[in-house]
Amino acid sequence: MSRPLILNLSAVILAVTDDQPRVLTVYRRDARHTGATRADAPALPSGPLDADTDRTLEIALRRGSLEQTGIEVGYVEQLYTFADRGRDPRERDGGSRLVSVAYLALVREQHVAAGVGAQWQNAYDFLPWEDRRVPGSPAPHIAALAAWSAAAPSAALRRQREERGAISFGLTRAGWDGFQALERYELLYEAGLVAEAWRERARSSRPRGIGRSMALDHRRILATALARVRGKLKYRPVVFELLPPTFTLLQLQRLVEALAGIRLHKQNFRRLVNAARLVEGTGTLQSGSPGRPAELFRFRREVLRERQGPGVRLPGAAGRRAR
Amino acid sequence: MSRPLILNLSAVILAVTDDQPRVLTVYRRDARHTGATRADAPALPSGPLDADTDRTLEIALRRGSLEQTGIEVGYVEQLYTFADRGRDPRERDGGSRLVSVAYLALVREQHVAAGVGAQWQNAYDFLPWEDRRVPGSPAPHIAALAAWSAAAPSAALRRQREERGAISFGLTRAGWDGFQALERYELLYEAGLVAEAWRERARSSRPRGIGRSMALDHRRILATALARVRGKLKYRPVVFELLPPTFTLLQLQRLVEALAGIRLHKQNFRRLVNAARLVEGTGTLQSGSPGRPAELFRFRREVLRERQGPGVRLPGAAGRRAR
DNA sequence: TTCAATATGCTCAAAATGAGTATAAAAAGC
DNA sequence: GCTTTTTATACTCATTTTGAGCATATTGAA
Repeated sequence: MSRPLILNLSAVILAVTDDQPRVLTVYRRDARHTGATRADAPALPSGPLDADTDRTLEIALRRGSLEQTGIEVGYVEQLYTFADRGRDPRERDGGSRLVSVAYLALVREQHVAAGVGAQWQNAYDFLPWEDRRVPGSPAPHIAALAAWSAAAPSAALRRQREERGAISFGLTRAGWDGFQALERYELLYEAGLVAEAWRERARSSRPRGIGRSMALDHRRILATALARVRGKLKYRPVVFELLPPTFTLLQLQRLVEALAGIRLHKQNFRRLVNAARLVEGTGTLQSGSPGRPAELFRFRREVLRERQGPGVRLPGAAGRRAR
Repeated sequence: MSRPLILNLSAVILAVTDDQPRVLTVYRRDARHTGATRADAPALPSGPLDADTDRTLEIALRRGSLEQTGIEVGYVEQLYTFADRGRDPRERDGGSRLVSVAYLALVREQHVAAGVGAQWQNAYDFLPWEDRRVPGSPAPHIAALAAWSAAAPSAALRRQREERGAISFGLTRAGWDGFQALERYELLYEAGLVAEAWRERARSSRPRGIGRSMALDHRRILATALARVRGKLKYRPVVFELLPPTFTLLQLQRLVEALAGIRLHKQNFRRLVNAARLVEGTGTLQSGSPGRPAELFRFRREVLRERQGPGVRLPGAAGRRAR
């Protein structure tokens, strides 16, 4: 164990604004000095564990997030620990091995304190293939993936690539599964269709790549976070961490749609949410919007006593065929 | 960042034998020297990351598991990273901070190579309250938890403790949720009902504690692993990692019951498993057992193309009321 | 031959789901 | 003031899935 370790905490801080999932990013202060990453690739806020003062990782994460972005995160959950060799290009120069414990944090929409250098970005700018809310969208990555499969050196490998592509991108009878966001990113990475895959290879032949890049392997971490929220949505009432205390059912639906990346059947959505007794009406109506005013609802905390894995079901989402 | 870090990999290696989930344990070689833990508390196999040679954490884990137990693990999945201060009593003497990345591994029943010092233990010896397959079992921990709630210093806190206890131990209308294994362990820990909670406190007043102890916080890690398998069971075909290539439906059911810790309705279980097209008959029958011989089945890998989140549903498990 | 034990097929009511249709209540356009 | 547009909300209905149980089939052992 000669080579030293550095333990980092990285945060995927999510909010949803204007029906778009947003992720809070910073620009790495050290990018210029190393020249290893493009100077303008957005990064997730990350900070070291202070082994002397931070009693838990979560405390270190909250401290780091506040320091770097000025935001006090509420709901927080550990995601995954990333430690593959070569995550940080600086490692190769005999530097220390970088281990990052990634966390997912959910916050209500708010403005970042000016001057801190943190910015909200649309999460789907980085993972555009994950947003399937617009039905007519073309799918260039599907064609590119098919080409990659076809270029496989052996027939067996070709078959395997096709299989993986078909399953993770929902081209089979099983349909699209929002939960598989990480598998999709990793497949695109292997296929050389995201720019990060070309960092280690020849610069000249570098293709454009699908979606915006992030620093290091932060896009992979973002994909992990997206998969986690989407999964958790279904059996834990986490959406309410992203909403104000009262909200309309349409607001709730749009929020779920933004995270899940799909459209839902409106009437059935409200039926499910009501039947699960997840929310209760406040009696007051929302005004100022076009159309019939909607009732404001609030989260029913008691649902935790009453239901097994209370979460938001996705009516109309199952078995949806690929376009 | 003066204090050095040690990064450990810990493995929860699970198998199921004779309808009992088993976990592979070792006896810590260093326990005698420090005197900090009871010399005979079983521990999870753990080993350091070799930052020079281990390309990934998973590789380090496979290497460490093989070295310490002689077992080559198959299915492997990262669980959680534990890094709270004070996990290892030796930390207090100015030692280094211990960070453990825990993995879950599933293996088919097999015998440990003799002499390596590893042993299979019944997982429910450590977490006896998690096994609800026997209907008539008394529940001493429920009474003890109630006493702890009653002893709360304030009324608000008492209410809160009662609420937590009721929800995690399935005393509410929501019923028992196998997935909440970690919450239950943590509640018992806070209530001082597991022996580990008394390590830091006065030795004299130490109560017996429910269930067998493990070294350090390994029981918490085990609870995390149990919760994870139980959750994953439902949407990924992980059970088949624990079964031989062909098996009877009853074998499959007993295995699921062992992991889930509950009994299932037999006819409905086979209906679900069949309807989900998770398995296919081989045509051959099992012989030698009492009763009508059962057909042998095999896992249908193609199910991954056909179904969203293919896993084993738990018929008859929902809303089961507390005894 | 009978019994105990297991496997497997089948029924039936209740609940949940998918895909709508229908109606209500507001603001905006004219 | 009336119509149009827009959103909210109620209700329907066929289909599927679930919970619970009964009935029958096949084996080895008493």
